[in-house]
Amino acid sequence: MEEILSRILDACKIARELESSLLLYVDVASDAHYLLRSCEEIVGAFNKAVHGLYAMQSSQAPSVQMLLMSSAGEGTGNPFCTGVPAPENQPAVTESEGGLSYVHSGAPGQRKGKSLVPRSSKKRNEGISIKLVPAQPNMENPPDDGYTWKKYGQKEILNSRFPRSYYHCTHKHHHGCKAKKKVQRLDDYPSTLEVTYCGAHTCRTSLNQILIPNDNNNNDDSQGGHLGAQAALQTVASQPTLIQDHNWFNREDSSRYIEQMQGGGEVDCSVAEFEDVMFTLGSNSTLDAIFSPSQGKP
DNA sequence: CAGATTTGACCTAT
DNA sequence: ATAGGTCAAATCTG
Repeated sequence: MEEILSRILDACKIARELESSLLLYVDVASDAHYLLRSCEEIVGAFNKAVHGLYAMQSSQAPSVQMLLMSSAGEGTGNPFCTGVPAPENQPAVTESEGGLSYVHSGAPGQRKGKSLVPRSSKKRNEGISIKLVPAQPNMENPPDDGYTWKKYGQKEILNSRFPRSYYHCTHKHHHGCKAKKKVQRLDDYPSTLEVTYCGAHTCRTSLNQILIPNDNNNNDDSQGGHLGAQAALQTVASQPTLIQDHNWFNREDSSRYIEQMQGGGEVDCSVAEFEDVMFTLGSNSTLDAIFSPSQGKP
């Protein structure tokens, strides 16, 4: 137990040091590499402690279990629980389609004074996908992703220098397409946009959508049958699928991207180069399957 | 003039 | 109570 407490105290210490650095030195806030390492150290230390506590809970007093049940990521999920087997009724943190998402599998009824059945929440991270994309010079919009979007709002966000823009698919009204995206410029890297996609396209009207065999069945937005001309498009666009990755960084690649920025000072935001990076990452077996070496880029 | 964008007001979840 | 998300009227643009 002492060792576990030591781990927790270590993590707290690192977190305090990071906090102090952020408050004292302006440069630190823009040093992504340092921030990343610090966060990883903190998360690592907490993870070790959590592992130890999980190991204990099966053999230890109920008090330890109660502690875990009440503290391990109540409600919104505990970011420190990544990779740690969560006990039953606890939310598990998973990686989802390039972005972090929190799978809420816990017991309903956490909301005070309300029905025990949780209402469907617009703010739950269902099917979200977060991408980091280079901002094109002199343009507020992210690079074309093959879909047409209509901007329906812009809002100043707390603690963000730049406003967030809201878009939905232009076919929202005609085809009931539920795809939406939020676009926000990063505070630390104004040349980078964070694009958050919510919901899959069901309109299938993209002209250059990549053919992605749909092997994931997590698509809630599928609208049953598809009619008339859409049936023909279906053979081209396959099933309702997630956003194509053309030109875009997944969150996992963001640290690589940030390292590039750190190393080179200024990152060349040429879309072609980012595209090149995307197609040479080699981590996307789907893309590999689609674009054999002899075919090259579309 | 139609469609896109802006922006203040309103709604909803926390 | 507050912040984030959405609506819709006003405005802009081709």
